[in-house]
Amino acid sequence: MSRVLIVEDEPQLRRALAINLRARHYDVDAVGDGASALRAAAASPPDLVILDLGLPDMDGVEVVHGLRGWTGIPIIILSARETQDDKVDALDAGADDYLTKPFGMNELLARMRAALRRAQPGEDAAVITTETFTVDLAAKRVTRDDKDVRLTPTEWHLLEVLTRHPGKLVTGKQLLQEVWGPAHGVETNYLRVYMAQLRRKLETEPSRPRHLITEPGLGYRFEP
Amino acid sequence: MSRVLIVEDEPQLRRALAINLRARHYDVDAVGDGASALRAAAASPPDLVILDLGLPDMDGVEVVHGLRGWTGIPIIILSARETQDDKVDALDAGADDYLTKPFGMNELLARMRAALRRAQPGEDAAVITTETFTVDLAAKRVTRDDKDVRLTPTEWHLLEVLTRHPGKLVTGKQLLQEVWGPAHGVETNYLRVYMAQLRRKLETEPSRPRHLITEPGLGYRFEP
DNA sequence: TGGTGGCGTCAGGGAACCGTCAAGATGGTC
DNA sequence: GACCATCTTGACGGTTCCCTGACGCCACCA
Repeated sequence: MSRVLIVEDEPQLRRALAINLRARHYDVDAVGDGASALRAAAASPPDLVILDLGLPDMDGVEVVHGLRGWTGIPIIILSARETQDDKVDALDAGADDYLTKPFGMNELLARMRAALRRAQPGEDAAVITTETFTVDLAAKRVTRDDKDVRLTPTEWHLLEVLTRHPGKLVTGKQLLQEVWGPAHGVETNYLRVYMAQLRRKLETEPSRPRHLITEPGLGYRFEP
Repeated sequence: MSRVLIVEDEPQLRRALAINLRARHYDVDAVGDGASALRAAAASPPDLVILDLGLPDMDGVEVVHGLRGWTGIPIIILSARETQDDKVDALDAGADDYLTKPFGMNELLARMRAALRRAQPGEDAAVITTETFTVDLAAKRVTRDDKDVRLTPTEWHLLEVLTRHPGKLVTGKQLLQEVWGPAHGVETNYLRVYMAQLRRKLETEPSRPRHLITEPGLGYRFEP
């Protein structure tokens, strides 16, 4: 998921934000002043910055300038100041959005999604590669030896669920409910049939699979 | 300077906005309902859309969907509704920013600058070429063997959505909703009919398409 | 040695999906 | 009002896909 850098001097709010975002599966870094923020961003650039304007060591607008000198990463401002001039200054400095405190968590999350969505195009992290085939989750396409592999809807759906948890074990029940609906959970027949078809289409040696691995008694696992 | 489309049903506010923006040297179009907005945007795409959510003919979120079907133009929402859910819905539909009325003119201008600044580098080539035909998304023109191909509005819209996602799979539901409106989603008849017409006009071998490919059970894909 | 349970494989019937055609319905133009 | 292009709707075969049951294999255990 996306990496977020939180810059907020008040420890309580910083903590609350970090917990909330981690619960949404964001990868979170949090710092308490402007200098640390610039250092952290330079050391390993995040995908998005959430920045409080009221920092102890320097003005938030300066932080924006510091970041904009070398990167276009989305910046969302949090601030208690709600005059138009404050907003105009921060936005014209290069910030992408501006929320005044107190703000709603859902609104912040939605604005984060909007900012990340804009920054996205071109950056396809949704391609998973193995030695014999590649899966493009965004384009819903599977290639093997540079040739498209034709998958039926059910085959694709099954492969999608497995590749979304690379390396992890997925139980049979989980797979059945995800692909065939919440009502299903015991018809392990389906799984056996479609697993076999997937292996026949994707594995070099279907009888000895290297990427679509069965864990006897537990479920299946996709090994990149 | 930049072209702005204002979508606002209240004549007084619409007029005030237009005057203010023209004074800032923006090139302004203004309409009063959702249908006109979609038509105007399609006829000559602006660089930015300012959209009131409370329109007489359709919900503002539907307008966002309609635009997002074929363009990434920045959209700034104006609305009297200030609950979090309204903001979340609009932003997740694809809007870029959300201001609640009453708003300050300077803030709107700053947010417009921020949106336009972001949109600048993403100006990608709007001409897509295959071995047998060429699609010019900006000029709304399709040529084959250096001769124009005549498409009906619906045919064009369908082709447009497909070519905006080259190589990607687009589900039938997605296509129906983006071409026929959010209310549709099951009438796969339409798709079959118009796909056949497009293939007849564009493919060298309509019965064996090479660029407008159907993925059984999933949807369609445009292959450059 | 025989039994048991989990897994892989195969093939066929029925259902869903797709391409195609042609005939109404709609809306704009002269 | 007539005409034309376009959009909708229905129906039909052909193809693809999904489900299902049966069988064989293997590991494990009594």
